[in-house]
Amino acid sequence: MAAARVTEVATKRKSALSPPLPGPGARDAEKTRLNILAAAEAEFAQKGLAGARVDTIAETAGANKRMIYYYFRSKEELYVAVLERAYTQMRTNESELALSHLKPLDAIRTLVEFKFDYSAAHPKLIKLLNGENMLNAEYLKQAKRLRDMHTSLVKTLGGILDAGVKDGTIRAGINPLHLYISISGLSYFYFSNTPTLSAAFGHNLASAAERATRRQHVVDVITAFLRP
Amino acid sequence: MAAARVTEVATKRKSALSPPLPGPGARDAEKTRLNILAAAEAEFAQKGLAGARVDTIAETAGANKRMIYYYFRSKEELYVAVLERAYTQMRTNESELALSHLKPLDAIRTLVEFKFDYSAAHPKLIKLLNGENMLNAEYLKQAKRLRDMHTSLVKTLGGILDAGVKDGTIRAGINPLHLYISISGLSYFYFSNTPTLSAAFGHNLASAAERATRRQHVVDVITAFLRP
Amino acid sequence: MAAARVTEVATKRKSALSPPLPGPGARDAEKTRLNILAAAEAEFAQKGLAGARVDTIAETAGANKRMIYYYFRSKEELYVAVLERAYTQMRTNESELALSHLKPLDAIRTLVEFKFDYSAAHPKLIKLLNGENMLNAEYLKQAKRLRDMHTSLVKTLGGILDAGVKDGTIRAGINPLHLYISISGLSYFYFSNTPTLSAAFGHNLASAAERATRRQHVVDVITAFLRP
Amino acid sequence: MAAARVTEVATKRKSALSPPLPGPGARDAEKTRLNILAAAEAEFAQKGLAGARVDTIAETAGANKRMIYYYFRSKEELYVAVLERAYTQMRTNESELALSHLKPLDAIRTLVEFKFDYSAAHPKLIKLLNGENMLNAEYLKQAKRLRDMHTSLVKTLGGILDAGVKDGTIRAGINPLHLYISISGLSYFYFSNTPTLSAAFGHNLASAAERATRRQHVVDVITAFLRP
DNA sequence: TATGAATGAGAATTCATTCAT
DNA sequence: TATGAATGAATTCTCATTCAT
Repeated sequence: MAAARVTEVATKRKSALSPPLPGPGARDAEKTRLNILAAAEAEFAQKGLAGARVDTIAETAGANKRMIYYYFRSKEELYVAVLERAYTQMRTNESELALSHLKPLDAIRTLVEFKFDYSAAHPKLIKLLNGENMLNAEYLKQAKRLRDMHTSLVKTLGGILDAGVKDGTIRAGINPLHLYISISGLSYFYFSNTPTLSAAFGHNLASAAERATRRQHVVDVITAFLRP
Repeated sequence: MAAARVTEVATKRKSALSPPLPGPGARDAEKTRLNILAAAEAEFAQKGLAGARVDTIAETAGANKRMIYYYFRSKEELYVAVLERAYTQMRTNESELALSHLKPLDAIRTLVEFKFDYSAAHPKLIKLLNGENMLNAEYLKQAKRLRDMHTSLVKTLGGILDAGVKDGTIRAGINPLHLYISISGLSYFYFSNTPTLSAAFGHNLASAAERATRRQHVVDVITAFLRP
Repeated sequence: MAAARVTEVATKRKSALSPPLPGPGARDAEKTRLNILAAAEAEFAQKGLAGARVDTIAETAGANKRMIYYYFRSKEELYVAVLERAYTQMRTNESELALSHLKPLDAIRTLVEFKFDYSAAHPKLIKLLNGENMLNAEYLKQAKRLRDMHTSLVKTLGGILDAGVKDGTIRAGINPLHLYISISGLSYFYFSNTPTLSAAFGHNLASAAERATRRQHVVDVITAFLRP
Repeated sequence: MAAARVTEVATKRKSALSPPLPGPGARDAEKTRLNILAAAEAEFAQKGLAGARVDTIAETAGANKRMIYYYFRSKEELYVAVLERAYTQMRTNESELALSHLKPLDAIRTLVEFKFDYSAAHPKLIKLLNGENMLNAEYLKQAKRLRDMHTSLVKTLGGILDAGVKDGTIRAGINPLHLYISISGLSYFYFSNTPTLSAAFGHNLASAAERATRRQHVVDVITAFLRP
């Protein structure tokens, strides 16, 4: 675990090249804040709340450790901020899908593909959620703003199913909540568990080819399930 | 981290031949070892590798902390041992399903139900795997014995699919690896992400009723996918 | 042990240019660093690397134990730093002798007396070297800067011998390396082994009188050896 | 620093080959004791009292750790036993030299060569003495039997010097104690400090050629010193 | 805002030694 | 005699957090 450690004292040294000196008095503050958030996201995703190191975050962010406390008060609050931001982004993207304008089957296929592509594009979110689930979502519960964003999505899905039943493209009796969970899970599990699955099967599931295969497979599974 | 340490401890375990001599209660090596393993499983599942405390494990196991190092050398090696044991148990159970004696559709339904029920019954395994995936399965890769156990299952599944295609109960063209991943994922995701999902939807997904609903839903999704 | 860790801390030390700003008494990094080094020197000299206690060093230095790791990363690297410093000091003093300006015999007598007096004045160095030799100089090898400092001294000695041979004050055929080792050893051994010798002979070899006798004896031995 | 550690538990395993089964009820006891002493000598020589590990000694000795306490009561008493044995052996050998039967110069040359050869042949003794000196010979003082063995040697040397003065082969005024120290030191220092000297000079002083050179050099230095 | 220095409460790990058999 | 299991007191090292400037 030792390998090449670098002294805390030493790593701080500014190189002669670095300081991109923000305009005098300018909004360097916000930049520092965002640097910290980004660094923290990476660190928490990789190591979880307990495993993450404040020092590492500061170093990665190119900021002084003290700044983390200045902007976020504590490691835990920084964690909540990271979580909240990542989650909000996902929900925001989801809500911008405008599914109601599409034909029922198209709407659902679009959602499935979005879920897959979003998971593929945001591996850190997956890991953050994994970590949160291990902690029984204790911190997500604190992120008040998130509560409301979701039920709406399931409601939307319910509406789409109803429309599909009406126009005969979707069979009746489908539980929208569990459909949503399945849509999420079929993509999420593939991405979240790639490491253990790859280890177990001795086969790299993360390759581009395998990923394309998976995407089609997920669409197929959901489509088959909707078939009247 | 720690290059290749070898857990030769295993060789120490009593073989089935040597009688479990120790008088009642005291100085039973194997018992101490198992107590530590069980306590560690709980601790690692709850808090992950980084968050787990060796002190807590020792206390829970009713063992002296020193014994952990005596039997497992380090926190990390204990973690690997826990992981290996949990994983092996699952695969052993899986392999005992004797799917090949069943009709194709029955076989797959049995596997789906097994996956669901096993996940329901082993929440610690789910959390351990979650933690492992966050660490990119770095430790699972060290657990050499596991490598082989898996491909066989996918092969079995392939055989079942072929048989189903032949007797007309299953449609052709299904990728057995991704079918396996879907079967796993539909159950796993529900259990692993219950905390965040429940938080997001403000709805307790862990209730018995919801669980029964989910079980049926999963069977339905897979069954629909197999339909010719 | 510890592969190749690099002590970049050194680069941190205030250059001669940066003014020693810190207010009187408090928060003076360089002072803390030096306090730790001094305390460590005493502790390592007395107890060796294995026997030395980080706690003791911190306490003696009047520093928080954490500071040792802050400045030196580990007990071992602190040990190397101590070693390097003591060794460098000796070599620096040695190189300041300006032997080449003296007549050959005077030059060598000066060196002999310097070696004796320096050993007498730096008992900690002797013990540090003793400890290092027990460890097969494993750590001294890591102190890269030292490599070059030495051959020069033997070269100088060779030059002096040649000059002495020329002007007829020194006999020919003397190996400068072994002469150097003898000059060192005659003093060093007396100081390093005083404890066991005193115990064995039941006679205090460390007294001032005995020390003066020894000094003259060493000069006589070397002088006699040089005689043509 | 970790490298390949082997569990305590594991290392104990007897190989199928090992047990040289001593005759039933035989004097295996003494052998165990000697094995422990030998293993301890190696360990204490290499690592000093503080750095030595009881576990390592037991393992090297092929004995159960408990036996060390059975035979020697504690790590410290084992250390004293080792020291005492090594020291006694040296003095015994020394006293068997029968110097008084030789001509004065021959006697002293014999002693010089003995010291050199004995040091060469017993590197562990050198390291043990180094360790003892670092501890200020605290333990050697406890080894009661040793007190007397030594003064006699210096007395013998005094006698030889007197005889040499009388027959004109040795100059007058030589202090026998310091002569003895010089004789010892010229060899001892070379062997004890080979590691640091080699590191400093970047030159392997331990080679056979270098060693032969050194031996002759030491004889020459002492001989020159005795010359009338 | 920003920074380097400092801290105290842990956390993992090690070690000599003793127990029970 | 001999052994494997167990222990408690250190010991090294880590980490989030705060101080002084």
